Amino acid sequence: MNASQRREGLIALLRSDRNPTMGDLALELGVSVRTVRRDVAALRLRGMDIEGERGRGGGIRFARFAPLPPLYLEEHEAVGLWLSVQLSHLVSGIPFSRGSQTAVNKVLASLPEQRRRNLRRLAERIIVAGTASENIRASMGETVPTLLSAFERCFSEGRCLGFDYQDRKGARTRRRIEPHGIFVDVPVWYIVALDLDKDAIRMFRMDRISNPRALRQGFEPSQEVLETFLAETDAPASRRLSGG
Amino acid sequence: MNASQRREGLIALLRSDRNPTMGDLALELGVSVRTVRRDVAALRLRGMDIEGERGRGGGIRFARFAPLPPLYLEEHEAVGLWLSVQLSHLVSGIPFSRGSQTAVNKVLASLPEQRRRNLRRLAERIIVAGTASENIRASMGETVPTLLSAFERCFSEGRCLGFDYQDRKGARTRRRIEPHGIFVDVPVWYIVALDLDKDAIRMFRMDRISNPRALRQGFEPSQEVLETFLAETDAPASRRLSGG
DNA sequence: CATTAATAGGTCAGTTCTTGGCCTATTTGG
DNA sequence: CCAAATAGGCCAAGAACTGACCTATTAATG
Repeated sequence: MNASQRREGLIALLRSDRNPTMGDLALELGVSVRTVRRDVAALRLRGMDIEGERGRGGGIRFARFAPLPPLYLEEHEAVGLWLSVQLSHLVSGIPFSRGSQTAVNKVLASLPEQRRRNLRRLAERIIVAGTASENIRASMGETVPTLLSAFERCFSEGRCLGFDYQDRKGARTRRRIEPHGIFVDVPVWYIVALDLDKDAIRMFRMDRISNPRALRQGFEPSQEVLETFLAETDAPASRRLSGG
Repeated sequence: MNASQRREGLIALLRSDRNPTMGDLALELGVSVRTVRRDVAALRLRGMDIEGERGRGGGIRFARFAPLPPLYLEEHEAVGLWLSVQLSHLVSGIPFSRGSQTAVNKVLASLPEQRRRNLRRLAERIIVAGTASENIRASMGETVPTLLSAFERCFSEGRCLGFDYQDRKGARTRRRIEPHGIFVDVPVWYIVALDLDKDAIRMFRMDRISNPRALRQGFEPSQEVLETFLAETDAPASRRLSGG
């Protein structure tokens, strides 16, 4: 029996037995007390709330009544968490950053199947490209405060988005788009979209958008639009859900 | 990371990713393909229904319903998650970033009481200051790969840390410190510490550290050291762990 | 139909990790 | 004060893991 099997057995024993001593468990599991002690320490490190009572008559047990609130994340929260971790990984070499990747994987894995599927579909439409050049940084303007909520809603619910757009030359035009993807080049981001009027795939920089509004019209989010766009623009390496 | 931790990570990945290849998983987990193969074999032995598809375009996946795993985050994972969200908030106005804050609060709230307390104590010792100037960015060097794991361990377990340090003028000295705090100025970070030999509070930049090693000697992590340091240096506004 | 990309798994040497024994410190009940 | 229990440091011997290299097999692609 290897360590991980034995630890599963230990958990089972802790569930059934009321208040065993380390000695009891050692006998039961056929290993030394020192090893049981180490196993318990390992389970505690893994986050299990096992309490020990010292002194004569003592023992260990799962902490009484720890009715943990079930983890319910809304879609935008789960996506936000995932995106935060991806973004922070652009800055490598910060303490605990490796842990954040495994953590977000665990969190996402602990969500119910249906939600996980939706999430994957959403995340596949988000490309974290890298960090913007000084030029772009310097030229970056403010984001209209109403854009975020309108865009988040349209992007995840599959609704078309309307806004006024100011292009590089300063010309303003009114647009109606299907927002299929997000392209992030920290701290700038772009909407990769099908322009309904021009019937062509276009990229819209967030700080050039004004008067955003969710439209009635829905659309079928498609990764294809994003793929096509990426293929055309010869984009750099990207981060996908649990993909590095 | 040991084998059982890695296998947990593997399960999480298999639940999140659609149909990864052994190669994908190996990259993600930082081990060889052969080891992933062995891990998958071990999980199958443990009764998990993981099916593999051979040939080009193949991969592996859970065959049917894999039971919902309980969410167990290790300390470094929880801290990493929290820190990632704090860091990503330095870049405001990215879609879904507001959701990430409430998400991380929910996740932390779902951890057992004991762990939440530890976590809060750890997070209180981390200061996310802001973004470094171009000057600092340009002068930034590489981080020694072994520093992260040694430092993470010493920082969270309350162990002293030893290393060689090269100061601004290029002089190299050997140091022994109590790492009380982390000061992050993206993408640079500093250890705020008590220098044991000089008996004074000092800040050490991560890219000037070499030959890090965990020392036997322990210490009592104290927020006071960090506070003192911050008061002395007139540091900018900081982010702390909220709500948890 | 050859090539390529994938799963699957055998073998072996080197290394790392686990284990048990022994130890100290601390807490608790009698 | 003593006995029993948790808690955990340290160390040597041994077990298990890991990566490299290998073969076999399967499936898609051109």
